[in-house]
Amino acid sequence: MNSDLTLSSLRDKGHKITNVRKEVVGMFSQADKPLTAQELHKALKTIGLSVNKTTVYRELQFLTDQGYLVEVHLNPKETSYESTDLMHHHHLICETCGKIDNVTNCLAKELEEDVLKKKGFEIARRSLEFYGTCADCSKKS
Amino acid sequence: MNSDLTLSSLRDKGHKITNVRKEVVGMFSQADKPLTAQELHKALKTIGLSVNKTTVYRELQFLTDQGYLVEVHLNPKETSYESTDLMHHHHLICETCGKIDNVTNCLAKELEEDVLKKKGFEIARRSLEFYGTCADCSKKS
DNA sequence: ATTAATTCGCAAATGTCTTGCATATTGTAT
DNA sequence: ATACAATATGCAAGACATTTGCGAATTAAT
Ligand SMILES: [Mn+2]
Ligand SMILES: [Mn+2]
Ligand SMILES: [Zn+2]
Ligand SMILES: [Zn+2]
Repeated sequence: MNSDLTLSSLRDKGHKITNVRKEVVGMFSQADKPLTAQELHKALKTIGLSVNKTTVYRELQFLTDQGYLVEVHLNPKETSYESTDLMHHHHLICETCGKIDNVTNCLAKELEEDVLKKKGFEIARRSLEFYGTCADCSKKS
Repeated sequence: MNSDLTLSSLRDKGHKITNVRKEVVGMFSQADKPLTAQELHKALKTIGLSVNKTTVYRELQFLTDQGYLVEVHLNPKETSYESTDLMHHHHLICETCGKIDNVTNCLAKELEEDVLKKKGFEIARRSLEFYGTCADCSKKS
C-alpha cells in the first residue's frame, strides 16, 4: 500500500471532498487498467456527473501531486494514470484489440542492481511495457 | 544490424535522396540518444539547412514506415526516434539533467517466456526505461 | 451565517503533430 | 539535354491533448 487512495485519507490530509473527487477516487480504486482523462470524463458523464474536462485534468494533477496516482505512458497520444496502491506490476498491451493486462512478476530486479550500480545511476522509477498480441487476438488469426 | 540506415540502402530501395534525408540519416547514424522532431529541426537549421517543421515530421514518418527508425516514448510531451540499427538496449533517463544513457544488458529472456507464455501473450516489442538520477547529478547533491 | 481556501466552468492559449494543396525537386526514360 | 512521373516541400489550416487566467461556485471550519 503506497499511499492509500481513499476519501478518509484525503480528509485526514485536509483535502476537500467534492463530487468529482469522490467519483474519480472510486474509479481508480476499482480500475483494472490505467485510465486517461478522456475516459474518466466520459465515465463521469455516464454516471450523471457532467464535469468540465479541465476539472478532470486538474483532479488528475492534484491526485498525482499528492502521490495517489502515477502517470503511465502507454501511447504517445495521451497520458494514463493509475493508483499507486497497486501491487508492483508491468503491462501487457495488445496492439490488436487494445486490451491491457498486468504482469505481477518483476523482471528487472537483478538487472537493476547489477548494471545500474555500475553506472552510478540511482533508479527512482521504471517503466516496462510489453506490446504484442493477446491470447484472444492470436486465436482469431 | 536491423535495417541498415544508409544512403545506399535507401537508394537501393528506390527512395529519393534529398538534402534533408541525407542529413537526417547522418544525424541518426551518429546519435548517441533518441532524437525528437524539434531537435532535428533545430540541428538542421544549425547546419544551414532551413527546412519546414512539417518536412521533418514527414521524414520521420517515412523512415519509421520503412523500418529505419523506431519511436521511443521517453516523456509525454513529444516522441523521440532512434535507428533500428542500434544494438538492443534500454534507457537511463536522468530526471535532473535530462541526460540519456544506455544499458545494453537485456531482461532475462527466460522470464519473458515463462510469464508471458502462460498468458498466451505474444510479445512483439518491449519498452523499458529507468528514470532517476545519474552519477554526475548524484555527486552534486 | 461568515469567511478563507479550494475547486469549477469557460474561454483562450500552448504545443505537438497531421492534412490538403499547390509548387519544387529528384531520378529516369527519351 | 529534355520531358515526365513520382516524390518531397512549404505554407496554411486543423486536430487534439493539456494548460492557464479569472471570476463564480462550493467546501469546511468558525
Ligand atoms: Mn497498471
Ligand atoms: Mn536508445
Ligand atoms: Zn487483443
Ligand atoms: Zn543527471
